[in-house]
Amino acid sequence: MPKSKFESIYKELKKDIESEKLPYQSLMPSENQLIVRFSCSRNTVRRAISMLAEEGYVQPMHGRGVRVIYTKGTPTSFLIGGIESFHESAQRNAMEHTTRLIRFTELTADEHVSRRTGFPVGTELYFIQRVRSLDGDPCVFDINLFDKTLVPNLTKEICIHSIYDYIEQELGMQIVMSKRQITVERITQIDEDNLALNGYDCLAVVSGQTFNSEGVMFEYTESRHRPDYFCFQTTALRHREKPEDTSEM
Amino acid sequence: MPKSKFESIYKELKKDIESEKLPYQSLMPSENQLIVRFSCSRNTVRRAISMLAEEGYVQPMHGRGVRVIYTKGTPTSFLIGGIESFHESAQRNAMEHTTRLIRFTELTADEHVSRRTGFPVGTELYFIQRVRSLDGDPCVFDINLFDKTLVPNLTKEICIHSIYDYIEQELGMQIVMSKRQITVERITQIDEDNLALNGYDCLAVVSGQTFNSEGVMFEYTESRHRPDYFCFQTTALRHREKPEDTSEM
DNA sequence: GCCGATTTGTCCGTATGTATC
DNA sequence: CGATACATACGGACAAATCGG
Repeated sequence: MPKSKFESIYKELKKDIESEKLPYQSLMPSENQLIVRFSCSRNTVRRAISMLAEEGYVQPMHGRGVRVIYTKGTPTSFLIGGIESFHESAQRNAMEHTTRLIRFTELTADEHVSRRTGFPVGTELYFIQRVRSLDGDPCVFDINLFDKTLVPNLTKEICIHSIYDYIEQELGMQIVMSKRQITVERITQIDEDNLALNGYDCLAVVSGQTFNSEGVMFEYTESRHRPDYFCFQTTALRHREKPEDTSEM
Repeated sequence: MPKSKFESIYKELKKDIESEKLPYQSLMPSENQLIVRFSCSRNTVRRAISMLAEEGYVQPMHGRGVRVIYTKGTPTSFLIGGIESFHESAQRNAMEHTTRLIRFTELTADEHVSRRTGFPVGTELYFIQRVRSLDGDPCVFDINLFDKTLVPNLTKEICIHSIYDYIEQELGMQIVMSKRQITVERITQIDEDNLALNGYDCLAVVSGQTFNSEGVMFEYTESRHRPDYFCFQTTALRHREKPEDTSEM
């Protein structure tokens, strides 16, 4: 169960929207109505609504109401997003998944590794390469670098199962925030050796850093996806920035 | 100037972080200190902080403080993100940009177009194809579909300049929310004819819908980027969902 | 281990402003 | 103009986590 009130309100409204009890383009009940329905304060319903707005479920209109803009997606390809383990993504997409460990070594960050990953020079790391298969098809090449002092005692068995499970359940560390960037890169020899590329000469690459609840970076990761299994979804609000003074007319 | 208090606080703190007056891994001043500094209520500073947290600038730690986790990026390639026009992206990356209009026609949404774009069947649309060049190098192929009744009187001149400027400044319509998805697709003949592909056989494709301040979709867009000019950045918070009851141990 | 001080997290009630109808 | 609805802001209360003595 959700611990907090705003979260349970958020989830209930979200369910109403996804089930189309509140259909696309309709207006949500007003804040005052929601206050009565959930018997809570205005701040609390507003918090729930703003979470829905950030996710692209609704759009508040000043003085008019809150419009539902959620539409059911069409997940034809493998949907990744957020901070998810491969396990979680695979389960969400209801696909069978296996993992093959290619490399499991240790490494000390030098200047080059540091610039690329963000780990300070000298950090002791685990260096892991894995191939992920979906329904028997090897289509993701995963590279992980973990800070050895923050994620100690990794084993090959853990790497084959789920490292995130180990971190969260065994070590009790909380994974909170990730910064990711998405690029498209030409395949390398090691991609070609390990993945079924189906003639693609590029891969979708999601790379970035992961932080724990203390705001300390403990992982650098790079996932190289075969294009046909890759789809990343996102929503964005436009913050109209006044362009200061660029002397351009 | 920012109209709202929380926004000016947000901007000032953001500036402190970007200028490294508040360096990576340091602790922000406590909420009570910020209340004094900005002479405002606690809710207001908390709102500013939570905005910074969403953007991956800081990470609040219960009972301990708020840690700065911002690091200067290394934008080697063309950075896109959010709801931006090509103009805005190009200016942010300080690159020269030109636009060539390939196609400018009208269209009525049939079943196929509707399923693909989300416009209702029968909607009258403008159909625009443009090639964008950066520093003289044609590297983005843009497809736009606009609802003719919401974005009326488009001309070729506007398409070559900036449609978003026209919408916001001339029509006075506010662009608020966009839903985007990022995929990687094989090149088509029309890509090959119009872009300098440099041997790539795939493109990074950003497609999605754009909504105005009334929560009405007025645009479907598809931007096909040559891989070496494409980089998308994002941050994500992990919401630990209790996995209900998957009978998995 | 306990206790108090500090700090962030949740929630409430209220007042005022602004946009819409 | 008044009623409704969202936006901003304030102040207060209590809870939960952390830290130092």
